[in-house]
Amino acid sequence: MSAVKKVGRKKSGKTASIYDVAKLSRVSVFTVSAVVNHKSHVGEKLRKRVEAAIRKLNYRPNLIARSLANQRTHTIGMIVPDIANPFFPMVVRGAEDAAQRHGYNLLLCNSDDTLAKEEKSVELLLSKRVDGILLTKAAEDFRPSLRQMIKEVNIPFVLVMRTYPKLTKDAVITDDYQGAYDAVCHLARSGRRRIGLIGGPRKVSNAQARWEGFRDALKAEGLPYEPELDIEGDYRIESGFRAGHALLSHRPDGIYVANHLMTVGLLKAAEEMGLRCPEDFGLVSFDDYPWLGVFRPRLTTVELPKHQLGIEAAELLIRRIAGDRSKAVVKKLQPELRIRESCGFALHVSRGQSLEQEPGNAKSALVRDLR
Amino acid sequence: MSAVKKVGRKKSGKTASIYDVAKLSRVSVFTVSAVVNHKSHVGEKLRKRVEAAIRKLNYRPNLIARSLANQRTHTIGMIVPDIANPFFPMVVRGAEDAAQRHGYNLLLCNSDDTLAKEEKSVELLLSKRVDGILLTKAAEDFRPSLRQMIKEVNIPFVLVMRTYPKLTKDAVITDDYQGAYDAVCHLARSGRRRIGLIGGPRKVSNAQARWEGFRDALKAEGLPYEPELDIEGDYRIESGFRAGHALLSHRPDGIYVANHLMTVGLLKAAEEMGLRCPEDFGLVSFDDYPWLGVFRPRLTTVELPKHQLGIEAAELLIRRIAGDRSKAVVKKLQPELRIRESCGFALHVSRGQSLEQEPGNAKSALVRDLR
DNA sequence: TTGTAGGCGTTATCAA
DNA sequence: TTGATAACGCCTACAA
Repeated sequence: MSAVKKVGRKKSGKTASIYDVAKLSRVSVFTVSAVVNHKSHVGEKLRKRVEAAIRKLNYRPNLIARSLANQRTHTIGMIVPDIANPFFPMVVRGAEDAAQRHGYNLLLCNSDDTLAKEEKSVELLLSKRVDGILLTKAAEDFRPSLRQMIKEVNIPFVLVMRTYPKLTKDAVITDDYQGAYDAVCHLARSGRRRIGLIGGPRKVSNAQARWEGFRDALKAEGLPYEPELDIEGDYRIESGFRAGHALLSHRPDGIYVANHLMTVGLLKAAEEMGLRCPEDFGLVSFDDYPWLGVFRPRLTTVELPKHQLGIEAAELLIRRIAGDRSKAVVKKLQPELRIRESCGFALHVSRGQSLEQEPGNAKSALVRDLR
Repeated sequence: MSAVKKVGRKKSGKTASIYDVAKLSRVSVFTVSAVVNHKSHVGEKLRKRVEAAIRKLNYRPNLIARSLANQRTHTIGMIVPDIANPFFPMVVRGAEDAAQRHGYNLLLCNSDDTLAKEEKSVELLLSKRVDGILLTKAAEDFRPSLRQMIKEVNIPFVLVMRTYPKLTKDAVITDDYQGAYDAVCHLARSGRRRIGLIGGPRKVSNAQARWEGFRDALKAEGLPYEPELDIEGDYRIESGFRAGHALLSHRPDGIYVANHLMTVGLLKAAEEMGLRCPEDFGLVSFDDYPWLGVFRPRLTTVELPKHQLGIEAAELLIRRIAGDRSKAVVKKLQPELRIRESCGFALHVSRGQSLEQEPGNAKSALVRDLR
């Protein structure tokens, strides 16, 4: 009878187990378990005794053992392209906040937008039996055997920022089409006529959506689409820098950049070429950060609700984990155009008539994002 | 005999276990285990059979079960104040890179520099039996029972950015004293005479070190220490903003700010007061970011090797986990002064004689930090 | 209400 | 080399 042996084992230097507590309080492990988990009514007397023993032994349930028994780890995996890309920290933070609130932890992985790393991470997370996965999918498809594994383990995925219907329809994204559309329209309203784009990798859904928003806005504003002003980047600084050189050589008077990192690259290129913003070209970019309000050029941006994005994604995932089998949803959060100076709007209206600028709440906007 | 029952169970919808593989390949679980872990020599024949079964069943070892048996999770916990503070993503990235390389995963927690959240996270991480913890300690001490638990479970901690000898002497930090010293000296060399400080919470080691560097530099440069120019913040934007208002009202001509977020707050305050940098006050701050090179004022900063910090911390931790019992070490990484324009150095020398500016590698510095 | 005896999926110890 | 079986620490029917 193994139980006897177990009860009899020395608690030596190891941390206390449920058996030690049971022994010390002269009850069965069941009773201890019941007390710990507030289940099944345990008599006043025994409960007190057990609680005392727990305190005395400084007992903490071993969650690994519990996970094995329960088939639940209360851990969720999160795979992002790169936590060092300033877009993601706030998303991760949102996810962690929500996870924490619901008693979950976050296992974080970086994929560098690379299929190889992504697949490795997914495999590991599955092997570690996370209860669900938050994923910002890289461009390429999973290999079949991984697809198979994912099917088998049958844990929920929720996509973040980018859709990928082949895996799941559950996703929390931003309305990228609208954001890009607004950005480009604003550039047009600021008097820009030859508007260029530095976009993300066309293969990922949000880059595609931003590109479509760009083109449709051009059309709506009656502006020409010039292929040489349409450049595809990869959301990183370097690509923005190269794209900037290529694009600026054609002297557009307006540029929409699909994320912050590429904007940094573009500005560096502009500087090297002696071009100034907003005097020589208007600029609107995606992603807003608290510090953009204090540096020049003051960037006009399309802010995406990063924190909220993480929260909603995690909460949806947790609902799925809890067994919610309702129809898959794509939750689309609305972006917000933050007009500052890089678009040259002020320049434009002052040449024209009225002057409407920086809508209110400078300080609150500054503080909003970082507690 | 339970084994018989187990072997006999239907593999139904569940994912394949080692028993299923054993059964399918007509060997014992031991043999399967040996094959999976490349241990103990398994005969060619059996190995082939087992491998075939593994492939056929798409078998992946359950790492939870393995962890329970091995008493090792290959997971490390990392607690940072706030991943949304732009300082930490690169540190976390470094840690994740190193962890990944050594077969570890990262469980990420945010403490908001709050003892309550920090303690909760530590407890949870211990219960989840992480193999070690990377910690940027909040100011206050752990409560005794937690101290006790930490002692008992006996897992290694490595401190990141801040020392806290009561817990462990193992730490990977930056030479904050030197960084602050260099910053202030540079301000002085740029002709600033009344230099103020916006520092971090004096109770954490790095804020203290930066403060000492500040004071010693003042002394070395023969500059007066004016108490009203010495303000303590908490590393967040808001505190920099408030400190900025307070500080600037005394019209210092130079300011050293102990981190980037507070610098953002300060600049906002300066703007509200109509003060300009570097014309009205010189500025040097900590933390450098790729985008600081393209916005104005171009910030002169003291860059800390964030990525390296994460790598070294994780590697030290992993060495400890592996059983390295050598003497505790405090690894101190060297900061690097990056001279740009906010200190007014160019202003100063051009009023004077020569002109030595932005030391080389503009582009490489830009790209260095983000791949 | 409380106790007993598997079972969760591995690894590891002994025999064979 | 292989196999049987006891841990690992917890949960939970089923019994008492």
